[in-house]
Amino acid sequence: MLKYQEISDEIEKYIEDNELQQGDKLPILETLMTQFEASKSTITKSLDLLERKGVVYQVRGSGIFVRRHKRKGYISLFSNQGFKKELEGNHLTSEAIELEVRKPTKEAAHNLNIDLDDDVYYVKRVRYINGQTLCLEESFYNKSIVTYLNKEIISDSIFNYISEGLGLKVGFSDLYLRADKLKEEEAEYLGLQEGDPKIYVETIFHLTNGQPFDFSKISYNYEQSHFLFQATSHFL
Amino acid sequence: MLKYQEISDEIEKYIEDNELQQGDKLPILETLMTQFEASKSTITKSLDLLERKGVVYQVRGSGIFVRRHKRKGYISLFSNQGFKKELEGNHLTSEAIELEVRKPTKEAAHNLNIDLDDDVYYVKRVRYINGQTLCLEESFYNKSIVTYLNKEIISDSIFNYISEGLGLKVGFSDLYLRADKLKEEEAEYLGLQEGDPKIYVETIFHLTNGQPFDFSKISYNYEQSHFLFQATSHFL
DNA sequence: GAGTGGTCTAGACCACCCG
DNA sequence: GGGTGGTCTAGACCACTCC
Repeated sequence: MLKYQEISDEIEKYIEDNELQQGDKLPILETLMTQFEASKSTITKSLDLLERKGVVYQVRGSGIFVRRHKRKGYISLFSNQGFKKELEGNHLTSEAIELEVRKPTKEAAHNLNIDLDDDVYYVKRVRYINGQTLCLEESFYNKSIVTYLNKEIISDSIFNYISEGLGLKVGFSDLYLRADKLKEEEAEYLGLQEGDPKIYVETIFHLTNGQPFDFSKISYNYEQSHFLFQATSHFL
Repeated sequence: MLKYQEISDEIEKYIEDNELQQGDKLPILETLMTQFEASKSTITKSLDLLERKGVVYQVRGSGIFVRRHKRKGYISLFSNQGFKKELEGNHLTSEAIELEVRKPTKEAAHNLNIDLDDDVYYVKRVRYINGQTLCLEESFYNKSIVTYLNKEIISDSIFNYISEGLGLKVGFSDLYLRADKLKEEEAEYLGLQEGDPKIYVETIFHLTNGQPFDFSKISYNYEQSHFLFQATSHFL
């Protein structure tokens, strides 16, 4: 475990455990340096991490403060994988509808950067949150990277399996989001009416070496899908 | 201008100018160090910035590579302000519908962290992209921070005025996003039908010192609003 | 002006990729 | 094993805030 990671985690845990609120002041840099026996740069790196996670904000000449958003029940779209632990008390399950090896569509081949006669795993599933339909998901996995999948795996967390089971390292993803109307088939799976709104997301996941391995098309149930984004201007 | 900022900008410009594509390799760290006469840490910081902006990805033991997303016409929701220059050739205008000083709603007061008898600027406007309606926006500005607004300012870029004109420093924002159905009045402003989908976003903007100064409620035209998010797993 | 965070450097050492 | 990024340190100096 990296030192700055550990420190970052500890500080976050400290905030959680003591239920600190927005605006509460954390110890100053120097204190943290001695407390964690780390150099200034390392502490700074830990704090930058927390700042990007939306946990703290730093004010030059003043101090380090706790940042809290005010709403519960919102899903943070970013994370190592698709979702975040922020789902706290929420129960996430999946129902597999389809799973097979096939040739990619033109669209999938283009997004995965493979040929039309390469193999992909095609996965279709409905995901539930606390028993409610959350989304309908169609995914294409580059089979030369994700070499094996079965029903059991895709009913659980695919990304867990990919990193733990296959030892692959997920690097970055491009996520395209818009709203649209539900088609009849989608509405049926989600338990909504045709023409109802949906949030429609396409995502391309890449390994750390830049290779795309997963192209997914997801239609979200608009009643269940509340997303949170926390931005910090000087990181952009 | 900070050194790491400058270097970051120059590298980005270099990529643009030479139309480098996804996977193209950049010079190695040592080359960049001598070329920009900077230390390793500074170059690293520049590259981290670019990585978070989705411009490059770094592979340990291998090199630094260009990252490109494949789609045009998507808006990056993050930036110093509401939008990004990524709007490249796109023309963004605003039509002011309402502008007045008033008392905040309970909701606005809560989100801005002020009292019900404090003053806010209430701004309502429709924003257009290339002549099409993009969104309907209602904003509440804490008047003790944003001390003055007029029709001219709000027809242009409010955030530009806030940072340049008022000298305020925007720090971070919380953004809540979901889909819903358009109400009659909203549909009218956007030129759509009642019941059509919308992307509905509420945002709270804070100064660098953590003070919230803007609470906005925005309904996006689903036909025009395509959002792009670029995530990098190890920054979360 | 004291307190506090941010930038930048030089250099040591570690970890991963690839031929 | 050579090439290349990533982590970490100690310390100098700068910039902002707040009393």
